[in-house]
Amino acid sequence: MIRVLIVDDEMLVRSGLRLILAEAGDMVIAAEARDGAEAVSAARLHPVDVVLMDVRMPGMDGLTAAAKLHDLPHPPKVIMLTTFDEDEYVQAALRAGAVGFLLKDTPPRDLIEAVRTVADGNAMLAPSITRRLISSFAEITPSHANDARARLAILTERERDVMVAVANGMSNAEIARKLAMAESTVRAHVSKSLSKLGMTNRVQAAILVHDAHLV
Amino acid sequence: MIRVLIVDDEMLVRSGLRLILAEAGDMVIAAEARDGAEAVSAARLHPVDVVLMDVRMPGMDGLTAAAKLHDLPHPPKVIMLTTFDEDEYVQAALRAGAVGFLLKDTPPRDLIEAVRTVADGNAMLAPSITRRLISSFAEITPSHANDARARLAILTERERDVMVAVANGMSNAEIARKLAMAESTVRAHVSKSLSKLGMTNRVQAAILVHDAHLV
DNA sequence: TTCCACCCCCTACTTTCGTCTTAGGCTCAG
DNA sequence: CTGAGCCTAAGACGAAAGTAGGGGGTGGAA
Repeated sequence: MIRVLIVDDEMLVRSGLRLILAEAGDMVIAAEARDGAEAVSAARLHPVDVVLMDVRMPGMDGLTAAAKLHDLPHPPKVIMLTTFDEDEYVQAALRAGAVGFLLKDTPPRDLIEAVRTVADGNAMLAPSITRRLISSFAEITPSHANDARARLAILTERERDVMVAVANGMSNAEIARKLAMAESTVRAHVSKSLSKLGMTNRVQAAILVHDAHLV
Repeated sequence: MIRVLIVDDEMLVRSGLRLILAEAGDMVIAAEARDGAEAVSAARLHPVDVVLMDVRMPGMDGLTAAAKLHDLPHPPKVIMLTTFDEDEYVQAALRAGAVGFLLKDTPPRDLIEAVRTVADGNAMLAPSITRRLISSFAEITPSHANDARARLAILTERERDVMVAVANGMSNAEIARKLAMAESTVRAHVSKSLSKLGMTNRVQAAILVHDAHLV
């Protein structure tokens, strides 16, 4: 049985959710709460698997509540509910540890499926929100990571090993110890790498390695 | 009617998809292709709304094909299919313009729904992939930037100027020229900064500055 | 086999870094 | 006024970093 905590300030929404979940058969309402503070204390009292929570509520809002729930010993999976697909809240909610984000007009069947999905350890977002997430993701993860990787590709494997160590802020002596080679060899690799990359010092190379995300 | 293009090198997969989509009623198979190159030329010939495409294929793979499809005059919505949920491909596919990413064991009903969803301009990811995307999103949109900033906050303004220059890969002499101060002063700032930050060399500081977004 | 690229290591040398010490001028709070 | 902190700077010095050139060994390609 999946133990669900319902959190919403409107009684009608709560009873609606209660009805929907009752039809699932494999779920039980562990508790209900009217705002974030109540939700946190309810989750502390009753073991809960999944939390269905409104974003906006009087008192403690859903975002801060999600963050607090995430810090509990056995954090429940949090699905945020919202009326409109408000961009900013999505990102904040995901950072707060939410694993689901649905619109309130989601069909009952999908809602039930979402609860099961997150209970399984996966994530479920409304399609329109997924689209937003993907586009902002594409902006944030630009392909210059690939540029950087392409530039590093001209190095040999050992040279890359050394440069990654350099990018971790290690001295030549430390790198020598870590990679089991003489410091003179490290210097040789660094020097060769720098000239291959057209750089003059190790800081520039370190930055490149970081841009390639090979931290 | 949603016009669908099926792309997979295995005949069995293609016919399976064909059967599933036929049941939907509101879809028509515009064409089929065995690899990325065929897919692109097929999409050029027949107007297509949605492309269902395998990630791995002999010849041109799904990723590069997705990128090419994305550059067409009327780019179709691309849903990538895969057997395993391979992390790297997801990110690459999304950057290539894909708006869907499903596992091949997705139930027929969900597959049909996914096609409708992307045809509507939204995105659809498999729950396990959504989870991955969210966690990497949370990493990429970090509050670590704030950590790094907090650490850099203990530096004075001038010291920060110098460290930002360091993080750009400049030598002390170059920094001196750029900031109009003696090289000995640059060294003084660098040394003071490093000791304040508890670091031993400029590479580590450069990384911190980068983590703080400042360049 | 020969050639070539990579890997490892060395010496020797130059340049750059980083630390330390000292110190003048500045501003601001007490 | 005085001390504290910042910015500036110099000189000196050891420790790294980076360059140049050489010498081996391996293994794959020609």
